[in-house]
Amino acid sequence: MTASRTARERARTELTREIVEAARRRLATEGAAGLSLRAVARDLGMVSSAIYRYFPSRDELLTVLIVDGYNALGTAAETSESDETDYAGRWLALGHAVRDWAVAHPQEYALLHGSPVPGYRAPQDTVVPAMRAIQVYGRLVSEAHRAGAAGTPVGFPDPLGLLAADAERVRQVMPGTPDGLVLRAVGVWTALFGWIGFELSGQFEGTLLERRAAFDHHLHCQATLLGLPAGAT
Amino acid sequence: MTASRTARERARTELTREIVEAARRRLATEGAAGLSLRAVARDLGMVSSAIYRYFPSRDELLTVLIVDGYNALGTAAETSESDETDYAGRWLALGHAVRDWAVAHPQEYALLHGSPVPGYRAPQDTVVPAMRAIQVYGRLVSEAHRAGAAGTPVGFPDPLGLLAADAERVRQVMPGTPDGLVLRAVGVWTALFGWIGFELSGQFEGTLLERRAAFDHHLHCQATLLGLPAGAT
DNA sequence: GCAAATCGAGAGCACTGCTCTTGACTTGAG
DNA sequence: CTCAAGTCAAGAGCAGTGCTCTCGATTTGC
Repeated sequence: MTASRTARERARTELTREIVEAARRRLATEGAAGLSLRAVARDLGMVSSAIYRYFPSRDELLTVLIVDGYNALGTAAETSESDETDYAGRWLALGHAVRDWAVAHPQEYALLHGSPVPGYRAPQDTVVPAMRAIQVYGRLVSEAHRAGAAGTPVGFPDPLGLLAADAERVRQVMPGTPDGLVLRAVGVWTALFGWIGFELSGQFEGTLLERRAAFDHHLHCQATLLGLPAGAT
Repeated sequence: MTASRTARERARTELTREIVEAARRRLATEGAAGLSLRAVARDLGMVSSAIYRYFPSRDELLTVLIVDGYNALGTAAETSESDETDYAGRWLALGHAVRDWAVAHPQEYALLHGSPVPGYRAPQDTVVPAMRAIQVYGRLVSEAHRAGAAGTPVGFPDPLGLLAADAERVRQVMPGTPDGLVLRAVGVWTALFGWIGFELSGQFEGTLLERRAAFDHHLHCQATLLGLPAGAT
């Protein structure tokens, strides 16, 4: 019951939310490195020390932004799914959903998949939201395999037994899939983010101009590694 | 002739080099965000304002580190090549060389392929060194295609004519290759860096433990997209 | 009604990038 | 050799940062 809360409690949750929103606005324009607590405080008309009543440190505020980012990306991934049985289509939709969100929120995306800071250790709060996107992917791969739509193309190297334990751990997000598919799926997943990283860091500037079409082709090519039928593009 | 230079000139080039080396040491431990001009000056026993006699700003010093990083990565890529005609082997060697360098110099790698800072625009000095690694790759793809070793596997989507102009631009680094191979090669290149990014940002922590073997398998799988023969792994 | 908890404001500390001035030194031309 | 011009390190100083502490004012719950 929000009505039973005291005025002070309501004001606190409200101001906490406002701080996060102001921080997110600053993050979008200045980037993570330029996000200043004092600037956020100025935007809200308060003094910098007042922020510390709500967040114990700048890192904690950044962590909240990271969790929000993972959740936003996870929601985008979860709502991307199209026709249940069109596994190639689901892969394309998922890939485009991730890229669309990244292009729309480059600084937040950089916060999630950017350069790691030596001292920074990801708090426990971030791991669950961080899993949402890859779980959508794992479900897709798992279901495609169960439906026989993710056939193993010939000419693929079988992973060494050395990787069996690693594959077993990854299989938690894509149950029932064989080692080869599991490991290929990990590689395809990194290929998705590798492309987005190139695009966001401007490495395609002046070279690849038809970004969406080129990315779509990239998704089609990577889909063949999963054995998903590659449509025309 | 270095002997003809005055003592002041020799001292200047020497101290410039020492500043860069001290900055690189700090970069390795503190990361790019924590690289402080004053700390570098303290390491060298000088006062912070003296640094500005050698580098007009912190960004300029970072740019020198970036150029050095691209050159080191480029050298690693160029010296990786093995048997001329074993194109799959050359691809594996190139991939491992890039990853080995990245793992050995994570902070420098993050400087090259990390989160872009909103305001920062890559100076012209960086573009030529930045091309060295991908030119090794382009030469490999081009020669493999010319030798008939990079056959186009069936079941691949042909890129739309929309991407012809983009492919033409990329073809500058891999002459003589058809549009489909060019675009697939770009995707494979990003897949290489995508994997490294995952590994360096700790996303494989506790999951993929056999890093080198898993990466090797990733390289084998991506090689099939280029039509290179996939050996056993 | 009142003690306790909570809050915003402000001063202050140590740090940062960067600028400016000052005095000592080196250089190259006369 | 002389000496003006150029170059240098050092220090003070400015504006900004994250963060801590204190001090009143307000709100809470007993």
